[in-house]
Amino acid sequence: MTNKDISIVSECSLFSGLNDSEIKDILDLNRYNVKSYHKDAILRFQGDEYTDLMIILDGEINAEIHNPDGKKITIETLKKSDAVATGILFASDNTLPVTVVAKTDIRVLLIPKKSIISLCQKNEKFLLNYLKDEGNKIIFLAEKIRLFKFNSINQKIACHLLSLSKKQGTESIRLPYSREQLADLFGVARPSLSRGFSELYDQGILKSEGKIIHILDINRIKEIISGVE
Amino acid sequence: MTNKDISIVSECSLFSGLNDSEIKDILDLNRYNVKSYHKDAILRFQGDEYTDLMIILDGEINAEIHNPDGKKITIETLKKSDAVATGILFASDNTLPVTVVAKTDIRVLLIPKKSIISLCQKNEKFLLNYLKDEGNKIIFLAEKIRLFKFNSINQKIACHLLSLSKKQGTESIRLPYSREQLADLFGVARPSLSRGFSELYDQGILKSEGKIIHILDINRIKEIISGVE
DNA sequence: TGAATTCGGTAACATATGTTACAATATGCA
DNA sequence: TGCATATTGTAACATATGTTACCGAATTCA
Repeated sequence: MTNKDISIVSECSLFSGLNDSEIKDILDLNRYNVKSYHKDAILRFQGDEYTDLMIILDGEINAEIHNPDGKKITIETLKKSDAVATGILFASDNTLPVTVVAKTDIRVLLIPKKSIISLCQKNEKFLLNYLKDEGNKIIFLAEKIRLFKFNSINQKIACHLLSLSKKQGTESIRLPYSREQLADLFGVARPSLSRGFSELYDQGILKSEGKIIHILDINRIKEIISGVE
Repeated sequence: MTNKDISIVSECSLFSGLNDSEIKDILDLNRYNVKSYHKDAILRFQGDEYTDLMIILDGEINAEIHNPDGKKITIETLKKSDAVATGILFASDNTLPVTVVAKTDIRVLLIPKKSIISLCQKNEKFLLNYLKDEGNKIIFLAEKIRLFKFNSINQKIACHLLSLSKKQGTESIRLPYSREQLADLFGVARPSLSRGFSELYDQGILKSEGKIIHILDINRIKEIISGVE
């Protein structure tokens, strides 16, 4: 493993608070593997056993739930330095509830479950990081359920744009996903999402300009989120 | 804490593999609290900080997600010996994503986060149990999302009855929830759930007899679940 | 036992979202 | 540059579920 890879791993939330030489020592003491996959490769199927913790060294992956008739929703997108499915490693049934797909060419680090267990015990920081990561995932999923059940498509759009607007520090937002990806992320049909955007354009709340979405009326956006008709 | 309470705690999955005297020692070494609440009391609100692990000594609670206009979905029902919201204790934002409601009169044990951390480090079994519990919760929530997005009401009914049928070892099932509770659990409106049941009665797949639901055609139930029209 | 309350079924209607198909752009590749 | 492909918007229609309101049955409680 190169020094560059070490520094990527050190960015992983599981290793936060540990310095590069500690990480190097940890990895040297434990078996690990680096694997590469091409774009669109399926790294793991829903239902596969998950025995080695996967950390992304390069590229992006999606965790998706597929149903038999070809529909899918994207649960989350993970990128460089993110750990994949931390929780599943220790569940009673260590079978993945999602399909893991490479969105780009990708390189991943694989660390056996055994090593992770001993790491948790030897290193308090790592243990707390691990527990924190799982807790965050639970909150993320609970929030996802809330969004799915209680928010209309237009509310989802409004939420998403507001949070991007905060992140990008402007009301002229560059959308990081295509409409199709966004529809998958929202768990809705693409034409329905399109209709939602159109309604917001028509009401003068948003304006589309190439790849950029301008928020023209941020108060209406906030009202939509809070459920004002 | 009485011996009876100790034996309730020992049934908690977090303490599995530990014997009563170990548990007694653990609890003696750590600060803890026992609190009682009446039926329908709200133990914690969504958004409250979660600082002490809650273990149910007696009664049942619901974890619910509420939205501003009074709708709710029940995420899960927890009972004697279950631990509540294990994941949230260690998340970056230790704020509950659900509201915790007493379904019956209830007694709970509260153990401060600090004690749980030290327990994880001192006791390998407990650590693994804790990680397992969080992992299971993640899988449970992912499954919930799948159910919410991909299954029609009738499929939800079919799934639920099939799993109860397996659990009760008979095709004449006693439903543990009222229709209203079931609707909340499925995240659908009660009349919609009623309509679903009626359709299945009309098709000769189910028969209702007082508190008992008879599965008349288990193959059709399985077909419905797998999406056959 | 009777009155009050809750629970569950039903029907008519409203509505949000999905489905399908097609046209218009935009994008990437030869 | 031009062609092929992918992406997006749009419209007409289908459908599942929500909403509201009402009624009768069951349950609880005095």
